[in-house]
Amino acid sequence: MNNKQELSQSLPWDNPRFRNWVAVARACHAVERAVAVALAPLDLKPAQLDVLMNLYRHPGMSQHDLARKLLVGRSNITMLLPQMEKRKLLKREGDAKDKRVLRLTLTAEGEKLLMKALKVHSALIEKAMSQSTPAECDTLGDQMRRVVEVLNTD
Amino acid sequence: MNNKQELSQSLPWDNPRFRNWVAVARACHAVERAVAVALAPLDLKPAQLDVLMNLYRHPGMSQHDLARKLLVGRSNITMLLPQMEKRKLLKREGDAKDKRVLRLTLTAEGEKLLMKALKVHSALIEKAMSQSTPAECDTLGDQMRRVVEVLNTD
DNA sequence: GCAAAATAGTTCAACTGTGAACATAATAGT
DNA sequence: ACTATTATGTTCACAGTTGAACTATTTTGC
Repeated sequence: MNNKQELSQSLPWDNPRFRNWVAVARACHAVERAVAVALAPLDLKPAQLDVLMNLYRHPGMSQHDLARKLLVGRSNITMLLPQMEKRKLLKREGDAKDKRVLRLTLTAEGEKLLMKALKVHSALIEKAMSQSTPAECDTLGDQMRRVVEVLNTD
Repeated sequence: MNNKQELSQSLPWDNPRFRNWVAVARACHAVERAVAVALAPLDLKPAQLDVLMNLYRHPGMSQHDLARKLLVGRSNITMLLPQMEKRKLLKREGDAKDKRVLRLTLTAEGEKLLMKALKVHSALIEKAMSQSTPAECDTLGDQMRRVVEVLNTD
């Protein structure tokens, strides 16, 4: 009996789940790259767009909330926001009731830039997903949401 | 007619493709984090595992080939390999015919560590994808490969 | 043959993101 | 009321990635 062959049968490359996940990771990487390139003319980083998007949908968020939403450390937010505040894209105002927290809101200018950025970003996603039927696309989303769920149940 | 509503109809959050792609990105992020944590006991970073995997499948690769496979810059490889070479996980040997290139091969020790790491990594992917049927999983992989294709056609 | 262009790898400075340690403020337990 | 705990945001040192400039080698075009 062939040891080498037995070994390679158990290797993950032959496992459909593994191979297909690799495809997911590659696609993600490719899209992230493309987004960064597409946003460059607006002088906006993907991380900054994430901030704008979240503040648009949840005005008055605290930095801590924002960090959790974006799945990054709090210190990351601390480093990120001052530049954007200087650029007048958002405001940071101390909460009256809890003097620890800073409430974040977009300025009109921030909102305007967000709209421009969303056009670019959406067009890219639209293009990337154009090959999938709506049904496939929904199944995809459901699968991915389940992945996050199952990883959080430890 | 309501301007605000017209606006929000065109906002990407209501677009299925957009929402579902966000789920993909989140899942990717979550899996990458989980992989990093799972590999930590082996004192191996995800990027290092990628190197080991590629060298196992393509022994004798050059650093340039490896960089393209991993979708990273060449300088990244230059920074990454010396540590792994010191750790005796791989060898770098000058090509006889082309004195510019360094041929990369795993050592027995590197292969051993790879097998241990693959067990951990595969188990995680298996868990993450356990909620999908084989058919869904294959459709997923096909979609993602098409995403990469369509992004490369510019 | 030989100059010019291309290629492999390295170095370096810049930029991100991270987690630990810290300061300040709020809340809980007694 | 008052200490102990928790929570928010900041600072800082560190590690990972990148792209441009550089060296050394090979290939191309004439």
